[in-house]
Amino acid sequence: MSIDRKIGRPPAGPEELRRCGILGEALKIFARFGFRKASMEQVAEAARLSRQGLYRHFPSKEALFRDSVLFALHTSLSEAADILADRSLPLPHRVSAALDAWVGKHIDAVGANYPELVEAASLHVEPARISDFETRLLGHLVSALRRGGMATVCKDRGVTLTQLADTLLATALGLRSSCQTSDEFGRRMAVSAKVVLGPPRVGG
Amino acid sequence: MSIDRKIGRPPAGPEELRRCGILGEALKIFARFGFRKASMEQVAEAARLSRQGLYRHFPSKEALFRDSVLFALHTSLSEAADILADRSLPLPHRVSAALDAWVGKHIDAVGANYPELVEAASLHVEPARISDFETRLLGHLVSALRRGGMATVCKDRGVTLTQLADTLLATALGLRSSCQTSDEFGRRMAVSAKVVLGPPRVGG
DNA sequence: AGTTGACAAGAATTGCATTTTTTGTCAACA
DNA sequence: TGTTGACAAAAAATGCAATTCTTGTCAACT
Repeated sequence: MSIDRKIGRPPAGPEELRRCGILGEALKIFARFGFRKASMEQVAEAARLSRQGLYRHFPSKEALFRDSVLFALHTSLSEAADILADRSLPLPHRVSAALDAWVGKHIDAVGANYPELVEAASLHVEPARISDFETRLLGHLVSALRRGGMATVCKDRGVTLTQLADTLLATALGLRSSCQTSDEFGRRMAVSAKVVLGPPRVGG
Repeated sequence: MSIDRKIGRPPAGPEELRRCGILGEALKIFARFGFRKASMEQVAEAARLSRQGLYRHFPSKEALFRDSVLFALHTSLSEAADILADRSLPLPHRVSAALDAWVGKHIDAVGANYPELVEAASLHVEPARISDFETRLLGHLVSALRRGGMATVCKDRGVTLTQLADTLLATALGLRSSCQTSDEFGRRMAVSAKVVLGPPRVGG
């Protein structure tokens, strides 16, 4: 649950919690105003800090943004992975909830800033690090689908588990662009998961 | 194959063909440069016409754009409908080819102008007319799925044919946003169709 | 670890004037 | 149906100066 050392930091201590608190606030500000229009002042205020205090934690706006994006990816991935691993829920529920955590949850906060944020992210965050998160999400998806008995279904349909996971992710991306709210996304994603995976089966 | 009277014009004559020729050229120009940066001069040149000659066919740039969009929607819908109706092909092939006609084919030409064009379309074309085309596409999709024997599959999965069609369309939208070329879209859409519909069956 | 105040350099915004391009409509003509 | 040439009005692009905002970094202090 604590920030990975994958991101390159020591095990969680009190300063680490503070850092994450700041990143969470930064994320809200960046989501609401976009990268350019968000100011260090706004982030500092939201994190109950002076602007100069914020610079004690992050050396520049770019670094703050980069770490915010990685934090968001990490958080969403963790949440999605946890959901996918929870075998007490039927598979289609897990899949739609996981994709909701991965894309749906951000729709409301990000709104129209989405293009600018994607642009800024691809500009200020090493693309390989972003695609690494996507790869890992697909890995968790594939594992859950396999454990959920989808291997036989895939065999019936003549496709691989990876192709099934790719399709589910593509569907989620499509729904994001055609849904106005996170709520609408959640409902439609649940339907699409059932369409692709079949009805919820107990122990599935 | 000729332009419908749905769009509000008399049966196809020579002038109608000329009109469609112009609309086809206009479409290419709008796709390549976007609505604002495309000029009547450019369209006229592409259609081998003087600018003033172009105004004999379309009273304004806005009208030209509107009719171009409707023409594109009409053409794509006709093509998709024709493909979906061709029972000599297996259902998944028909579905992926139809969605390719509906969204994939435009990826290369439109490229980065997509947001501006969508904006302009929603601004200059009555939204109801656009969504009407989408509704009709979904109708054709549902019909093809039903005739292809997907009703029993849907019953197995506990979903409706409409939900299946919605999901396929959402997947196509998702692939468009994550594919760089029409070609890549076509390949991945074919895979996703197999994922959702199962393997091609003869007579399916 | 944090505060405040101050500061230079850079970025973004604003306002305004200028120039160029484009639109839409003429008339004269084939 | 089409052409050309011409035209006013609107729109878009360009340039520039003034100004305001923001970043990043001080030092001094708690």
